[in-house]
Amino acid sequence: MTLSTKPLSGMRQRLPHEFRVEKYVVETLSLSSLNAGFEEYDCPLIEPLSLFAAKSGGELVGRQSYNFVDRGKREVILRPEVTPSLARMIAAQGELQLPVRWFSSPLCYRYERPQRGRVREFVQFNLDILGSENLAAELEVILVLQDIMKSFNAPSSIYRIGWSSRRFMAEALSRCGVEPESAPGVFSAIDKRDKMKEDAWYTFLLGECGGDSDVADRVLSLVSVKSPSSKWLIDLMAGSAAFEEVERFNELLLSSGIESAEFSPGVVRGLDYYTGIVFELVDTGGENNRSLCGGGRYDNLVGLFGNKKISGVGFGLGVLTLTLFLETYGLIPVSVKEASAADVYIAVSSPDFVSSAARLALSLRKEGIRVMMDVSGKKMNKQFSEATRYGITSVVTAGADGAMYKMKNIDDGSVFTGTLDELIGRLK
RNA sequence: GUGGGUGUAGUUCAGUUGGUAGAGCCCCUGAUUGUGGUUCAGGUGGUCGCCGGUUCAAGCCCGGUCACCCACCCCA
Repeated sequence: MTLSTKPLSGMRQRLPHEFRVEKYVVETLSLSSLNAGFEEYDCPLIEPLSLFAAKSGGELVGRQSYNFVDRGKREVILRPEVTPSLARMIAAQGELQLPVRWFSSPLCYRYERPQRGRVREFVQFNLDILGSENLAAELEVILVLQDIMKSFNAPSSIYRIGWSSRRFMAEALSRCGVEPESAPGVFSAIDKRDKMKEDAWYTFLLGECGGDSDVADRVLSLVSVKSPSSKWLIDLMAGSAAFEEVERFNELLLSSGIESAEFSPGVVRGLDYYTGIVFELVDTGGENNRSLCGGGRYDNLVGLFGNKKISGVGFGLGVLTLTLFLETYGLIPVSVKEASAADVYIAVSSPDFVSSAARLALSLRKEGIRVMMDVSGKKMNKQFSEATRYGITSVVTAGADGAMYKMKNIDDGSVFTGTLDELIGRLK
């Protein structure tokens, strides 16, 4: 029987030219994080199933997880996300100077049917601040998010950071007349709004509101609100602490010059553990359907591991969805896509010269010059083709020791002849 | 889990109302050339996803199956 040449469905496999792009994306994310004083951490790939059962959401654990029973009869799971592990790490520290600002780029797993932007094994960049209940923490993570987009040269016209608040929405729906038992249904209806035609959506919403059109109309008004300074909204939310928080956060964003953030009551976010401000980053063009990034405030996650009450705020960002987004808008630099594998290629004209080519390669590499030595043993014209294929523009032909070196520039055809030192000077 | 689409050369794809398989790119060889690229000539390469059915005859029609893609669900 012959083995399949394909990896398991949805599993990650990257050829060098693909991996180069992914690596560029992850490294750019890390740079922005380090720039803002965040530190990198790591945590287990395999976790007890119970870690996610409590707060991540039934769908994620029940139907979309890679879980199994290990040899010790433990129910375990390949992590679908990393925030609960982070919360545990924080809870386990006896003395930790708070707040902490941490980031990570873990591989995560979800048993879903693969499609554009969705695979089963993916890198999800995470950035969190734990131990600060101050709204400045929300502001800070959104600042970093915007800085990330800027570092990829994404103009603010092609993406939008929509934000809202779970606490505020729960209260607002109640004030709109939504019965507590209808609230989850109304929430999910709100979440679907962008995907349905306006009138079909209204009919759907009306159903979730128990057929009460007054209630449905108010919910429609609520999700149509574009700013917390809306007169209608202020009247509705008079005396609400959650709404005051929304107003304050709006002020903070405006006065900090975050032009891409937009108050959007329709933003809900799927994970169950979010409690306060939530936000997501989407492509305004529609080429990339899904949110690139989602995050928010979670008050009760660290508390699961004992009596410490530590609040956190952060976001997860899909490296694959982000990469698709960058490719859609031509934002992957050519230098990344077509990087040369070396600075110079050493062509070997005869087997007699392999050892002198090797000595030359070592001398150049010692100087920090990237050198690719021919190992094909093919004819000289093929060796030049090889160099071209790797994007290398300089080719040195190895000859007898003691002779002068001849180096040809493939771009302009010029030939340079000189001693080893002169060659090094030329290449550095 | 639900719905739609596609499976033909290494790759991207064409293939007419059923009549024994084609192109570009890649690759290989030779020529040309400033040892590369450029240009020219030639060449390798396919159980048409798999199994069955209809037919004198199936890449094409029918049934099944598998794989992949896209959308929904959910989410990064």
